[in-house]
Amino acid sequence: MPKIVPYFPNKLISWYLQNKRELPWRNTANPYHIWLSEIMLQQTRVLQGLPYYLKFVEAYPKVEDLAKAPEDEVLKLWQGLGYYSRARNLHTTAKMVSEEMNGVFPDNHKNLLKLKGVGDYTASAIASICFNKPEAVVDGNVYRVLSRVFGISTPINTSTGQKEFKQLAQQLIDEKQPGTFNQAIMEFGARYCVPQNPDCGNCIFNDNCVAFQQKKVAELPVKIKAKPVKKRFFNYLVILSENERTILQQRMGKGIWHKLYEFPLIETSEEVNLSTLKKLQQFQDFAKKINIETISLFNEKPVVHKLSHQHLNTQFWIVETLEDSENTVPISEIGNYAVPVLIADFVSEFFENY
DNA sequence: AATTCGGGGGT
DNA sequence: ACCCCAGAATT
Repeated sequence: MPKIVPYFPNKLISWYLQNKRELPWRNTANPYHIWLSEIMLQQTRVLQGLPYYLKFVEAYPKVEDLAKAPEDEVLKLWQGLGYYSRARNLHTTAKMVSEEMNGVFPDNHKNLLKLKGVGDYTASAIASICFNKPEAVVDGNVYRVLSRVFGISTPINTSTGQKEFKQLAQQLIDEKQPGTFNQAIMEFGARYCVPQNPDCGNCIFNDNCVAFQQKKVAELPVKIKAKPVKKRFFNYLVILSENERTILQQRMGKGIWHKLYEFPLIETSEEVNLSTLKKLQQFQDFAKKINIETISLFNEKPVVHKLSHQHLNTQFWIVETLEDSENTVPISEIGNYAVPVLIADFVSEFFENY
């Protein structure tokens, strides 16, 4: 184990109190608010999550309000934040706390872990911030700070690495102010011990930082490379009926965007032209139900929507029809549905002057 | 233990 | 292009 610096927590907290950002979930110990913020900030930058937090607190002042909301409404408010299972689990947990726990969140790590969408990190965050329990959090910031200060080169995305860093964080935590310590080390990682080009020359820890002493700051933390991203090819059929209606479908299977809405989709193994598209069985099945008047490609070059693990090469096919088929919605009401950013961007571009 | 879940921002 | 972000659930 690395040599523990006894004053590390005090120095860290001192830095935090002078440099912390004022955020709406700071200076509160309301478990509902802390839980909400922690779910939203999973794998998400503070500045990206902040407007969503404000929207949710206004729309759902109490956990009971969130519990009573329809799932589609919650997903719509979450639209654009990504990782939509968080929104579905958020809603599930709100209902559980509201209906089965008398609206009271669990006050310890073990029981917090039982909540959907709450893992080791979030359970520790809530337990420490709301209930003053000495549970150390380990997030991306903590990995970076500890790997550098203590010179630990164990890969952070392995189970042994996760155990090692968790144990170290647990040794370091200030048991008298665990919530403040946890927020301090994360804030320090987010604002000072940043991934690239940190200002080590002026760092409060540079006398003791192993990475700085050994000039290995840029090498830490160590992370095993991810696999290359997959390319997928999406063809959306954008129906336009004479009375200004279109077809939206809810994604129901596994995979990305579960329970969000989109236009009828035909996925292919490569980019297709109109003549190839028309030969596909999926297209012909679709054409049996819809009386297609005209069809044309909206975007000459595919829109490449980049997710962390796949690139979606997307073509939008404009399909004009005369009469309505089943399940159409007014074009003016598309904005009421939770859709992926890929769809939202197309809608705002295409229908802006429609 | 490895994979899969978004989207935005920085370099 | 590649990396990272106040991770969790599923395979």
